[in-house]
Amino acid sequence: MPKETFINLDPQKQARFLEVALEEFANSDFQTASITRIVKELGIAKGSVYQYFEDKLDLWLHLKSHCEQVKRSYIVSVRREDYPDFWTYYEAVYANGLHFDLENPRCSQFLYRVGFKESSPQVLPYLNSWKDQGTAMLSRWIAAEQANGTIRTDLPVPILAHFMFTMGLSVASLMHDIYGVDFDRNLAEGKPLFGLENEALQAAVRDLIQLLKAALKPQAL
Amino acid sequence: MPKETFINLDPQKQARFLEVALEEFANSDFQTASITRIVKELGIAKGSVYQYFEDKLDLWLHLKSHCEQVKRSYIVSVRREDYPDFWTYYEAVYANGLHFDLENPRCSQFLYRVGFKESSPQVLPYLNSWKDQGTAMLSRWIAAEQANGTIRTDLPVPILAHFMFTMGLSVASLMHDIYGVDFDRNLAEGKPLFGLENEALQAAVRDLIQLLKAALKPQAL
DNA sequence: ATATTTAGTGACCACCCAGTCACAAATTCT
DNA sequence: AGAATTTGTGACTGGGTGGTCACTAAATAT
Repeated sequence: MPKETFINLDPQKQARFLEVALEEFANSDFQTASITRIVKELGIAKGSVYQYFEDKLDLWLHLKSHCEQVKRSYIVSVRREDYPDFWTYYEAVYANGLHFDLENPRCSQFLYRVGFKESSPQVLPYLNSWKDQGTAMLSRWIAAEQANGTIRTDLPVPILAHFMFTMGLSVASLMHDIYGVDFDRNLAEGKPLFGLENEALQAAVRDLIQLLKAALKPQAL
Repeated sequence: MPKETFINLDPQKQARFLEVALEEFANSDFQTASITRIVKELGIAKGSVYQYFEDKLDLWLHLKSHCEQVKRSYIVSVRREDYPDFWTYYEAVYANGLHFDLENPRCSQFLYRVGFKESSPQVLPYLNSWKDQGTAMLSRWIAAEQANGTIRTDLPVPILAHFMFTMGLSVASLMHDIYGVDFDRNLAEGKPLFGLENEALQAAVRDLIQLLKAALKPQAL
């Protein structure tokens, strides 16, 4: 948790601090990210960081919960009851997830790193909450849809949830591998994370959902 | 490439060196992995490393191509013409891939890291070959099977290949997330990467292939 | 205007790293 | 046997890191 000093800080300074820190932790894992680089970029003294946060881990944890909260706000704004069936709902959730990525690229990149690339021992205890939450949510959805007869019941729910989660997250690497989207370059040039290839992105998402639907629908004997 | 000195080295020493180096690079990304730790573990002088290899990157590249070669030998030993249809062939390839994991846990862990966790700038140019090779191979398979009418043709081949690749690799995280398999502990205790839960593993693979089949088979209108 | 609290500083510490090189030991050649 | 070559050594360099603390500057309260 941030110290009093950081909370009392001028909101503009606070925002600037988070912005720079997030960029550093989005581009490098916990070990490699450097407090020294952050203070150089901000033009402040190193000691200031330690008046705002206990230590490097404390800062990391704050960035993490900050980004998670932002992302959650995008997801929960889509309400199941506003959609006629599961897949249109899922598409809407997905679209909102993409809005999150487009509007908060460093946040998105940081969470991606935390969820999939991080392996620094200092943060190991804090890595799983994100995946766990996601698959837990998906499991609830799936169980509900199984009751409606729209999703197959011949395979374990956790496997189905894991499957959906993996596919959902794979869009990022899909964009990179197939369409050559260069996240780093887009970020460096201030463009949204996925660049300007929105049609390609939309098409990829449609194809992906086609595959998900086919895989998950109740199977004929 | 290793220097002459390493190639001329006593094979036992050579093997021991690779073993220890591989463990270090399997447990930490390129930046974090430490030559100092390797030489301490081996009980040799630091200078020796630089008589065997040009620098840290040279060592990393050697480990990478070494592990890739070992893995490839497992994969290509399965021949398509020995199997009646694609999915039994795929199951066999998959099973052989698992044998590779079981028999070469550090190799497997290292390649997993290279393919998915690595983000050190020094090695960035060398990261994609692995994924690219995998999806290229899958693309060839898929195109061949589409000609046989066993795989849907209404979606782009690269998307299907990427889908299969992602799912194939996700088994590792699936084992971890759902069955609580602890790779690190298994390695520390000298057990195979997936522990002793072979039945669970087999079941997960079967379920996964079920999902793949359902997703990829030609769809009724 | 003075005292007290809060915010900001940056040289410094202890520790880590990759890579070097003059030297020593071992091995091979003559 | 000695000379020549190959292999092995480890203190050292230059650079990086997270974190500290005696100190200054600013803001607030009296």
